Amino acid sequence: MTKTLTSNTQAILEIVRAADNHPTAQEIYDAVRRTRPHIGLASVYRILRVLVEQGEIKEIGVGEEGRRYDGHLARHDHAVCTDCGALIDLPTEIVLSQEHLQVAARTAGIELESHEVRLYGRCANCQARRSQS
Amino acid sequence: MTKTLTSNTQAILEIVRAADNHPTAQEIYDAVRRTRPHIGLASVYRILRVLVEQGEIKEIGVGEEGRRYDGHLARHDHAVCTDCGALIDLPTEIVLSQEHLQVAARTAGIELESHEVRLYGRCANCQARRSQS
DNA sequence: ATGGGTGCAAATCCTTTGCATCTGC
DNA sequence: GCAGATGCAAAGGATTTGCACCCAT
Repeated sequence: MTKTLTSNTQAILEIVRAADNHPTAQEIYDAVRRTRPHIGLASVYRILRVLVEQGEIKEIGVGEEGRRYDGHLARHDHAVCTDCGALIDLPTEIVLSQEHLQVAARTAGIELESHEVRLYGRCANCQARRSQS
Repeated sequence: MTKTLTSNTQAILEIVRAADNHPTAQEIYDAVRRTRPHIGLASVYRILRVLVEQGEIKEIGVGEEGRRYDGHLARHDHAVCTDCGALIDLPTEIVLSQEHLQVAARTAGIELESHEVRLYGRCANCQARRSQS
């Protein structure tokens, strides 16, 4: 059931957990290649998929760009830059009433497992970049 | 500035607005082809992109699958099926305190433009499907 | 020796782009 | 007649899959 913790898997898990920037598969590949130069990109994808299935890490889709991975398992919210697509963790939790959530889940017909709040707007970098030009 | 409302564009806009299931580009292509048989898939992608830039429709990325399009411009939240990826509109708004949102946006360093609540869980269909097997 | 894990290359899928043609004004 | 829109085919990028090989048990 649980995937054997091979050294490839372990290296990737550590990278994702240590990362604070929601890396893409390609970024994780580049990072892991520094310690394990002959790993293949396909293995990275395979391992990431297994880790997500096992719940060791989470996968986040933001549309524009490819999938990103998150080693923070604790519930938290995100801000998404509408300009560059950056994904930023929100440190302060936005608390929602469990009641409202349950009512909404019921009307949608889903069995509520989790929820997330997403803020959209231009990030600090993009604000600076836009005001220059 | 505003794109000329060609008949292709108009047909696509109508389809997206009328759809209640957040269609993908491919689904929109299939639908528009019924009335305009020789439209190309590339044109559908081009037109969708322009409509999104103009704010006529919204693009939603859920990770697993490709991008989806939404003709409902009014702010609303979504439920995402963790099994099949279905995207369901929530009819009842989940109200968040503007104060909390602004504080969170400030700590993330973004200029808040909009926000969305996402509920995750197994949808009704998938619940049924899983309990059978 | 056996089964799972791995690298590599090829295959897919989704989306974009180049380009010649067509359309509406 | 022109500028922008369109169709087609080819290109691109991300992810998956097939397969032979290798490693730990």
